[in-house]
Amino acid sequence: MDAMTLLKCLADPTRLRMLLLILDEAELCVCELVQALDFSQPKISRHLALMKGADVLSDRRQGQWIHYRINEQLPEWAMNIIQNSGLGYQEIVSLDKQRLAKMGDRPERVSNCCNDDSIL
Amino acid sequence: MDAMTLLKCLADPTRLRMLLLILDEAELCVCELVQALDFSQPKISRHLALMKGADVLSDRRQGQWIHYRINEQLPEWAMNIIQNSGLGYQEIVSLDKQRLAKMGDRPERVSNCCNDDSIL
DNA sequence: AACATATATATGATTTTTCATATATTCAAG
DNA sequence: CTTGAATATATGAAAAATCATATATATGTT
Repeated sequence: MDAMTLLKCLADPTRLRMLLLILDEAELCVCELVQALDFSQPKISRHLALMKGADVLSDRRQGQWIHYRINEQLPEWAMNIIQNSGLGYQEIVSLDKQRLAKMGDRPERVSNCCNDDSIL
Repeated sequence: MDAMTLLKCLADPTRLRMLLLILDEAELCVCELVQALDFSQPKISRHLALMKGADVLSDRRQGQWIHYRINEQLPEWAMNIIQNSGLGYQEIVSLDKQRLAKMGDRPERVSNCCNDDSIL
């Protein structure tokens, strides 16, 4: 990944908002982002695809949901750019989080490895 | 200045190149950038105007030349983003510097305050 | 006049968005 | 166990918006 690729991801208000919210929440699925940002599902989906294609995000499927997170292998310079870009947007992130909090029936999150939802 | 404004400046290869070269050289005028990057004068000029409008660059006139530099008052987060963005482009900057070095008759640079060019 | 730089306009290219539809998963009913 | 409905996500195609560049011209300095 080179800086230009990351910069192009960040230089769009929708994508920056999505990325900062995902960073804050560790992991979000498409429908949660749709709710939090109040944008159409295809719009969210396309921006996610773009950032995944740029290796800025990774995803994992859990049942019907697909959860996106920051690619754990981003180089340090990339994380630095993302974090410095986010410094001025705490207010916006917190509004998005409020809207997300209002969402009923958020998908139950089950960690990949240890199957927390086993009944025993 | 907010991060989105800076990111939009950086997320274009021509502008990033210009900015990194200016950062490296401290100050450059339009004709030097034209020579170093080998682009048309209006193209360079337009990108400079955009970055100046975004407060990423400042300029000063000295005779017929107008010298551009990084705005000295950029906040720290902005300098961090610029520096981290530049890490992967040393090679490109050095090629631009080579082309710049070939330029004959570079404008004499006179500091703003002390009038070095006085004859006495 | 000549030189350095800026700006206006038009145009081509790229990006973003929308709409409609497709794919995948879950769950309930038969 | 299959069928069909509901939900989540992705994508093809087209429309809309934005951006970058070129050409021509203007401004300002020496």
